[in-house]
Amino acid sequence: MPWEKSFDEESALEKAMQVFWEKGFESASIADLLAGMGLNRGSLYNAFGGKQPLFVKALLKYDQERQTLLAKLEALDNPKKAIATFFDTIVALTVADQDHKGCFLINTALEIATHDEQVNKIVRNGLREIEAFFRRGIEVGQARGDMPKKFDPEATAKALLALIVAIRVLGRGVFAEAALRTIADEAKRLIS
Amino acid sequence: MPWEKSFDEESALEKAMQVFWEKGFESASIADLLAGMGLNRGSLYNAFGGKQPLFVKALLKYDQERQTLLAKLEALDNPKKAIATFFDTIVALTVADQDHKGCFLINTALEIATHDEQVNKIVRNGLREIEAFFRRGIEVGQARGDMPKKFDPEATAKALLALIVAIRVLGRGVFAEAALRTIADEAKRLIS
DNA sequence: AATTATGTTGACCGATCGTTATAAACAAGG
DNA sequence: CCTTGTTTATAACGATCGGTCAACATAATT
Repeated sequence: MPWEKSFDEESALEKAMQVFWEKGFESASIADLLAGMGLNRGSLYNAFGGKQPLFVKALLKYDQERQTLLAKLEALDNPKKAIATFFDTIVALTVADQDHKGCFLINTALEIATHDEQVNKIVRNGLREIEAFFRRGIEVGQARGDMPKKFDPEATAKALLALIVAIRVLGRGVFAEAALRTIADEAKRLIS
Repeated sequence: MPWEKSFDEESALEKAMQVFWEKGFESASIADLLAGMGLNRGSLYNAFGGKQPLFVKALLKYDQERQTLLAKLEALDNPKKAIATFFDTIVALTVADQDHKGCFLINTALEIATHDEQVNKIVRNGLREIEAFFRRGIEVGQARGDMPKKFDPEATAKALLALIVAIRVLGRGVFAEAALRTIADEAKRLIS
């Protein structure tokens, strides 16, 4: 094996993720990706195999970041605060996102997850892990007396996931900051 | 003016709506639309003006059906039951929808509403009217004593809209029937 | 220095995109 | 019958799509 690549594969993937995130799978053309990633056709196909494999890698990278965020929150060892912070973070991210890209996972769920089993699996797994994060938090919170035991962890976790999904969807041009905060507050009310 | 059209414009629009609903704006090709609507190129451009105008008409038609459903529920004059029935209906529709088309309005919100102001307006208005339906129901329900007055109509209406949106999104391949019903039950719990 | 293996480059492919144009078939009013 | 306005059917438009490929450049190996 003669030598190394001339471009940084990881940062190129990062750029590709941004393009797919902003435009979606269908609307992101190879030309868009090449421009965003700063490389030419051959290199893209050589390094990533094509549009679909590149998309999967980009989606996995995004999911990795999701995983990192959740792990960091869970390490707080204060479930109620961790869940509240998660909602605040999502609202802040959504509001700061000037071009209304929303959540890459959720966007993908609606665009092509229906038609591609591999992609569907990644999306479903990611959302299920968010739900599991909520459920574990509620169970621990209830056990420690931080949260009332009058509600069911399973059902409440699903409701919280639903609210997160909705914040991400409605944040894309339907609701403004105040309304998104209202939903987040309702989420906190659910576990109080 | 010699004579009438040879095809039923309304039923053709209905078919177009189905195609756009199932495939989305970008992925629905003119060929798909022609096949679905049962007419040829010239007629489509003559009668509807092109792909984008046709999409807007189809979206408006869908929104009309949304409007009709809400009006029918509101005519029940039993807000709590109307809201519960709305959630049950949405869950039933979502579960019965074998090809996971979801809600045309919400799908559109994520696909092109960001880039087209006219479409964005239709989507935003439709969702706002659902929220208003919830708010009016809660206000009337609280006034009549059907619902406790401990929660804020404005905030709760937004939360209910969020749950509806999430049911429609998660119903597209992420959650199965049981989980969707759980979310609907949480919605009912919000107004109990 | 020659060879070999890999990455880069940009032209090129057939297919499909949305749209327009053209010409024939057709049915009403004059 | 002839005009008029519409529907059909088909061809063709330029643009863009994702993907391929042969020529070239480069660096390690021989």
